[in-house]
Amino acid sequence: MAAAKLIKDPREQQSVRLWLELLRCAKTQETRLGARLRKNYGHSLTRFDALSQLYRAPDMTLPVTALATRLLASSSGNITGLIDRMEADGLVVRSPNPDDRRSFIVRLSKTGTTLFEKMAIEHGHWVRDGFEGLSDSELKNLQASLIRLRKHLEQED
Amino acid sequence: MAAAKLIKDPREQQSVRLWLELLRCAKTQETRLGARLRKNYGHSLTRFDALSQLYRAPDMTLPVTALATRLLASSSGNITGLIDRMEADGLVVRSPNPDDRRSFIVRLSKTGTTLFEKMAIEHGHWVRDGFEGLSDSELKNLQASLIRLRKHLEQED
DNA sequence: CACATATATCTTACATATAAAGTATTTATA
DNA sequence: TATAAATACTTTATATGTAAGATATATGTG
Repeated sequence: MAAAKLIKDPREQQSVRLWLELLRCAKTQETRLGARLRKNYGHSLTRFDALSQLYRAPDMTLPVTALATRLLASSSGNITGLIDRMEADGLVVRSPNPDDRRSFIVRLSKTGTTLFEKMAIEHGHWVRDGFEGLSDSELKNLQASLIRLRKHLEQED
Repeated sequence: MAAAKLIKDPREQQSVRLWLELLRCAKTQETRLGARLRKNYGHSLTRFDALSQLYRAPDMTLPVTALATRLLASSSGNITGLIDRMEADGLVVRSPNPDDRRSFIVRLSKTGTTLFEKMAIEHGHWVRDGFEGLSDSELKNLQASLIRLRKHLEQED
């Protein structure tokens, strides 16, 4: 037998249902985009996100910690390996920070830049297609709610 | 120098911004919930999701493949190890399926059930608190949009 | 300057995700 | 029935995520 409902408060039930829906949307979209990036370019969504953060940074460079923060990585442990592998593939270059000998600066290489520009255009189409079912105004409302949600979540900790 | 914008179409720009916002909300919430579950119970969000799927299933059992599908795992490869570790911790039991000798059935143990019931109540509070900034009607609108989005994403493949 | 503390990164260990291939069994079809 | 195809699960290899601890350097305070 399936068990009885554990949560009684309606607001809480509604919140959990909403969170599961949000998570499912995000996971489905991540899987979809990740599979296409991998198939068409041989790189993961994580790498695409890293390239994207570097591409929009001043001089296309970021210190390792800044990159980790922007990728929402809760520890920098995984970033080391990610940069290692991307560097081995020629996408980024790591160089010592002249202002702080503890620190390294990651820079997008020419190869990485060219690759990202190609990937980003196709990625944009895929994302747009994913939202096809929603009207312009619905997109705007959805985004406004999500911005408020994110701000609340970020200030919570 | 940071580079120029790669995407020209306004609808596409809006879609990408929305997707990044959605992803950031989901990741922030996942990190937050995962850290609390780990700290308070020593188990991952993935395990909690697995317990949750089993808890609501008939007889608290699911074939391995059904569990994988419900966890949105695109391959069943990771599920094998997940079940192995959960079984080693006494949370679930794996038994052969009498109707199909290829198949195994995963059942929530008594220990797993008791643990899940405790975790789920606290998890519910955490989720509710995360949405505190939004009104009841905003929750409903948000959920309605996400349901439509998910259905479109799921039929896309 | 001496010292405690904070910061940036790396290392290690382990859990989880994805893809691809392998094995056993079942189902469909000639 | 014989055989091909599909299915359920596992195995392997690799990438990524998280936590904890190690190392080197920087910063603040006396």
